[in-house]
Amino acid sequence: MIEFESISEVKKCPKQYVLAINDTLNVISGKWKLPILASILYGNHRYKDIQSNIEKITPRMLSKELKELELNGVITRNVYDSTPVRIEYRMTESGEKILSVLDVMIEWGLAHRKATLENS
Amino acid sequence: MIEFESISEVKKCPKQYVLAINDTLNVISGKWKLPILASILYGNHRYKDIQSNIEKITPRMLSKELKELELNGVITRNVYDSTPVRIEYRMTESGEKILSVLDVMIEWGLAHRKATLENS
DNA sequence: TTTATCACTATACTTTTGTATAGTATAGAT
DNA sequence: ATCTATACTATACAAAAGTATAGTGATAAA
Repeated sequence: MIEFESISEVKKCPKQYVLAINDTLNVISGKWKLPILASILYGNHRYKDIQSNIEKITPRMLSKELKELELNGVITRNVYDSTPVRIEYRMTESGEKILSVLDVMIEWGLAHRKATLENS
Repeated sequence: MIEFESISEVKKCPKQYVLAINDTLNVISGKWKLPILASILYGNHRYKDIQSNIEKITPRMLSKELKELELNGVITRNVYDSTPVRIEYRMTESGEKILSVLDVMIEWGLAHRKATLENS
C-alpha cells in the first residue's frame, strides 16, 4: 500500500505535500525547537529540567515553544496535582517519529558537507 | 559500510550531527528557499523565469536567496556571455538530493496530520 | 517570618527576516 | 534618441523572532 509518491516523480508539487512540508518545518525550525525536543527525548520532562539542560533559553521562550509544540501535537503537557504541582512534558507517538526526519537531515547534511569540501 | 548511526540509537547528539542538521535547515527554511528550489527543479533556470514563476517574490529576496543557496553549494550560477548576458541557475548534484529530505518531511507531515485528526 | 522552589507571565527592547519602491548597467532594436 | 530587455542593487520600512529583566502565586522548609 503506497502512501505517497516521491516528489521527484511528480510533475507539480501537490498542495497536500506543501502543507505536509510546512507542518514538518513548523515543528523543527526556529532557534529552540530542536534543542527542546532533544532535551525531552533524552529524558528531561519537567520545565526546570529542560530549562537547566538548555542553559541559555529564557523562560519566555521555553514556555512559548512548549505551547506551540503541544498545539502542534508533538508533545503533551500532563499536570499532576501533587504539591507543588508537577508538570511533565512528553513526546506524543507521532512526535517521536520526527527522529526519522532528523535522520535523513543528518544523512544529507553529512554527505553534502563531504561533497562540498571535495569540490573546493 | 555504515555512514552514521540514527540519533535514536545514540546517547547524546554528537556535534557533527548538530552541524549537519543545521546545514540542512539552512537550505530549506525561510519563506522562499523551497519555492525557489522547486522552481529550479521544475525547469526554471533563469532569474526572470523564477521570478515570474513565483509571482510574489521581490527581486531583492530572489537575488539574496539565490546568493545564499549558491554559497551553500546547493545551486550553481552560470554566466553565458551572449548579448544580453544569460545567467542560469542549476541544482548541484548534492543539491538535487535534498529531495530525499523533502520526501521524509512529506511522509511525516501526512502521517502526523492523520494521527492528529484521529486523536481529536 | 524569611527564604526557597516550581512553573511560569509581563513588559520593553533588539535582531533578523521579509516588503515596498525605485533605480542601475549593458546592449540591441526602432 | 528613445524604448525594451535582462539581471540585478539601493534605500527605507514593517513584521516576526528572539532577548533581558523583573515579577507572580502557591506551597513548604528553616
